[in-house]
Amino acid sequence: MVDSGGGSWRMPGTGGSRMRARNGKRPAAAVAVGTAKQRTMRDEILDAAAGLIVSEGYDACTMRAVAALVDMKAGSLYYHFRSKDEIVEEILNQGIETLYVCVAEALQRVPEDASFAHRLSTAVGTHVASLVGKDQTYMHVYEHLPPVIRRRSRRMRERYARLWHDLFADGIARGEVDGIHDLQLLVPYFLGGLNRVPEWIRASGAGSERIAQLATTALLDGISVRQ
Amino acid sequence: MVDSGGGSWRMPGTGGSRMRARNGKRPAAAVAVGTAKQRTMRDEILDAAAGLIVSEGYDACTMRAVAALVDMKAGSLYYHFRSKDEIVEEILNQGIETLYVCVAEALQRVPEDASFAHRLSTAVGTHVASLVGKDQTYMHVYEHLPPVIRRRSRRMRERYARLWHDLFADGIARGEVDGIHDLQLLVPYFLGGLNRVPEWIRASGAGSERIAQLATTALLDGISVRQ
DNA sequence: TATTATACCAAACGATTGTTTGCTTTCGCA
DNA sequence: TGCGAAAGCAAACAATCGTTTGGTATAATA
Repeated sequence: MVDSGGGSWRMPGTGGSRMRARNGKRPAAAVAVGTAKQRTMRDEILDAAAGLIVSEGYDACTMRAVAALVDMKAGSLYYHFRSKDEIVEEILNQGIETLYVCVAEALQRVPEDASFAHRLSTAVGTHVASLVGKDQTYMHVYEHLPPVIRRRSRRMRERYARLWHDLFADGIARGEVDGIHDLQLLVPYFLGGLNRVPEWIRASGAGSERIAQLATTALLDGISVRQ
Repeated sequence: MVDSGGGSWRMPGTGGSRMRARNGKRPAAAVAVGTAKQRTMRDEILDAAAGLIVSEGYDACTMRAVAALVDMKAGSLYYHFRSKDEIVEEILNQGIETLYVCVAEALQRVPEDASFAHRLSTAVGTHVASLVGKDQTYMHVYEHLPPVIRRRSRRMRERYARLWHDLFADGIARGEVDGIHDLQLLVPYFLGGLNRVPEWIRASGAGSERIAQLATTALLDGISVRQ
């Protein structure tokens, strides 16, 4: 597999060269394809591991605990994955990719002549919705990982941040966003805050749409009373 | 200090009943006082552990690693602390208390008739400065801890959040903040974003004051162009 | 039906974890 | 000078970690 820096994570529906267990050797679980059942089991394991990381933390996400959630023994996980690291890496890559695609496609569906406020609202709504619906998402998982592992998804995180950077830059170009703001600072400011959505929900009990609306209007108009 | 349910963590400068090692038994490290040298060593250990958690994560913060940083052996740490949990708990409580006191006192120094913008700016500046200066602060440490341990500082976190809640509520009462915003949602929104400051710094390289200023004006006025 | 790949288990591996124990060194104080 | 407390070390403890190994049913294939 040719892999120039992008990581070798699984891409749903991607058909590549078939993997075979030759000479009685163990299958190379890192390769992206396999039996239909094998693929299903892989996803179940990934879900179990992700859920465990989010609810109990990375420490508690042991191979034995993951295996128990999918009714297996720890050693059997190695039929589907090469290592624990591979599981976490796949969770990370799959999650950030999904998030990126969702927001990017949502933005592309917005008409060319739409206002910045409209575009921002769309992006925020998509981002927040993806964080609220499922229990185990990229952002949920990410914050529980030790720094060494976090760094591995740096590239894809930056790619996602660039999506937002371009959105704001476009807003400035259109004259709808105040150009005095340093985007290098504004983007992580806003995005960083947005990723704490799960916490806001626990604290306020608010729904997805209401949260998205607050974040959008607060950023656009501020909270000061206009005179 | 009256603290119902807050635990029995160490308070710098607090003189209590003297601890003695009676009958040749090990000293009860959890009690708040001791020799001057003992207190110094405790702080050194706490610093080492906190630094390790921030830079390498909770997993990497082993007793042996902490001990090595203060030129000791793992077992010797148990002369100063009852357990690893006690170390982490003390880091957490000491950190959040310091943060609370700093912001609270800064707000008290603001004149009674000052505007909300002034008060907000003060609070944000203090909060951000405390996050930027030191490497190991409460917020830095907190985000690397497993959920089980995080929950232990919930009470004090809520106490700190209430400080900000009151600040915004006061702004609304003065008619300077738009009352349509649900504070149950606005406070975690803003505070959650503010705590990612370390990330903003890594991403933008900006300084403490500039970050505080962006956060303040962005929240107050928004980023839209006024017509 | 014979064979082969699939998908798992039981059991162990060495390494590392937090913690305990008994012993030693250091040092202030009488 | 001698004594007791303070402070720390060496070595082990059971538990748990990720991982490996050899083996075994099940299902597909020829």
